[in-house]
Amino acid sequence: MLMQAKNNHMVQECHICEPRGGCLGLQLLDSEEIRQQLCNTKRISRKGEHVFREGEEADAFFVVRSGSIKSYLVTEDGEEQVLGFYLPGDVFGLDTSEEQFRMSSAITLETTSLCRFPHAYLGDKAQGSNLLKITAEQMQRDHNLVLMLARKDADGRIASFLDDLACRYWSRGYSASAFLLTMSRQDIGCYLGLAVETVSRTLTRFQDSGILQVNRREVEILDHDKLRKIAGTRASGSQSHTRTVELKPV
Amino acid sequence: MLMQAKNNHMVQECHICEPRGGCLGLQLLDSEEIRQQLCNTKRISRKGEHVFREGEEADAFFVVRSGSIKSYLVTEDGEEQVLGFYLPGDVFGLDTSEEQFRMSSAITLETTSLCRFPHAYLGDKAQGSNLLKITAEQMQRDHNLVLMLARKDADGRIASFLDDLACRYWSRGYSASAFLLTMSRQDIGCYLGLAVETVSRTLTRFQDSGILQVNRREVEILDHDKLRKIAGTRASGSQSHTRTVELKPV
DNA sequence: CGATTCGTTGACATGCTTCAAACTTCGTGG
DNA sequence: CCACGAAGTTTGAAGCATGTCAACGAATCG
Repeated sequence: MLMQAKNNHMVQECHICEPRGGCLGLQLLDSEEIRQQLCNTKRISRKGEHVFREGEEADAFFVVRSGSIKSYLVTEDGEEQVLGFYLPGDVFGLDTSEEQFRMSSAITLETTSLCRFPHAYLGDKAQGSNLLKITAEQMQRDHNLVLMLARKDADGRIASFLDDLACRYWSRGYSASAFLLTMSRQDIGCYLGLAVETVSRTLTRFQDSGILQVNRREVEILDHDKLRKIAGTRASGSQSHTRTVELKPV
Repeated sequence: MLMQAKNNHMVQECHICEPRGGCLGLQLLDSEEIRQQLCNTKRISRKGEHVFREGEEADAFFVVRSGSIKSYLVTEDGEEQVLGFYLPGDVFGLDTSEEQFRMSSAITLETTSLCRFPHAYLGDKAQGSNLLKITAEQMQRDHNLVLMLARKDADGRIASFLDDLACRYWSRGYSASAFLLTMSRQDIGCYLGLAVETVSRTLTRFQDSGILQVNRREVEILDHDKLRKIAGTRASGSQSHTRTVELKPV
């Protein structure tokens, strides 16, 4: 809250985008004047508040400064499918329909601070390759999720999930071996296509194997190598139902 | 536009992009000269040829004129995961990494004719919203796939898959009730996260139920309503493991 | 301090994978 | 043109991973 005293130039104070090659605000927004606009549209939300909902008009995307976000959509049956979790430094809200409507909903998992990038303020060059690069991250994430859901068993999914979280925390300067799960078991299950009970059981089993220590939402990874090994393993023991790729000469 | 007069070029002969509001070449490419380039880079490939491979440099994206394409990636285990199938009128090849490398491979499922859009030839406005709109389609597809994999059982996945194909053929002027599966059972399994045997069995069962008629790769849908009903059904009978969404007041 | 949500654990049911084998189609070379 | 093998498809039997149901304990909240 003390930071707000100097918020006339808050953009410079934020280092969350450093792994992206510097503040996105400076990269994407046109003028100094507009960059200050960015500061003014910074949002702080408490746990459980929606940033946007599926179907709403999309006039901006966001960067997580602190906290975490759950992205999800609702099926015809009125149930939710979690599409991903966003940690500090992540960009979200770029998945919109052709008509600029939200294709998913986003909700805070804890007290969360966001940077808001209104489409209207984006500079010309922002419309181009820079933005496409960010959508590339989203597509990469989607591919990974598809891969997990289609090819991995419960153990592999949970292990991949934890490994992914660890890597992302690590890349942002946090500990890769000990962190907090900001989402519920339910959320994890909805994300990985598993029942809550399976999530719980798998975590317990991992703990019994000495791979990690888990207490409610606190996780400490003890054997990252083993975790990675499980994460990389495909669904079945022997040859899977899927095709082993033959590399044809070009 | 004045291109209607110039009949000697391929661009105006192609009507595949009509549901998209007219030829993408006319929409995205800068000058008449470049549009002719587009014609020159039209490709025809026989079955089983790669359009591009994961990791290659990406300098263009494509539109399917005729034929069909399978998009896939290879896991650490050296096996493939199918990400989608592209039919005439579909755009593919937009999913590239930040550094403009291919995030997936694309291979023809039959003799296929493509329209090639080199990034270098794209006009300024093409870099902006137009292109983002097309990536939106891709994200929508990814979301649907995630939904299928995480929430639907074998019946639901196969039914959704067939319904999706039918709709896409329909929207392009082909029959929605009778069409050819250009991909193998293996491909379908790799796409839906199912074993080949499950795909085969499910199709047979659907046939026995009078929902459709299937003979090798020829499919005729007899009861589209029932198919849709199965497609929309979630994995389990009673309440699923996933959360039923409660609509909080905004 | 109840009420509610969340997390854990056990017993059981089942849908899908796996394994095995036969059949069909297709391509290729004799 | 036929013979032959490779690949694709179908069907059956059996095992197992995961979902389902149920109950309990722990944490959170008003």
